[in-house]
Amino acid sequence: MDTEFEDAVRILLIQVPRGTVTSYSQLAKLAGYPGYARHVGRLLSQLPDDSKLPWHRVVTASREISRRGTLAAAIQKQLLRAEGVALKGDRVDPALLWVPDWKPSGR
DNA sequence: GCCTTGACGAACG
DNA sequence: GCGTTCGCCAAGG
Repeated sequence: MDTEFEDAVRILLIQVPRGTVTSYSQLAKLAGYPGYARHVGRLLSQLPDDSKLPWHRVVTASREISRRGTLAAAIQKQLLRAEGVALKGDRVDPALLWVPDWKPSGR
């Protein structure tokens, strides 16, 4: 609530269903701040432990686990796998990406 | 006020 | 597919 940005990202993150993942840039864009991918990462890094936000469902644009700051990388993989997310090494299955407003009849 | 770092991304070669 | 470079904005030193 300090800023609209972190509030928007927070809400979006909560809307991410279990078993799916999203990317920093995607969250930033959906939050209304395209190009703020780094801000998302910074925000998550400052998230308190009592935050019920599924930060572990956030991966890079390459669907890889965070490389910078190896602090939570191992935990993230563990949590994702616990949710049924298929991990290909340090990469997440592209089919498990969270798509807001997914149109199965489209494309 | 300037420089470096940071849970990043996209473009190039 | 991989390594490098530039761009992005913000916080910390």
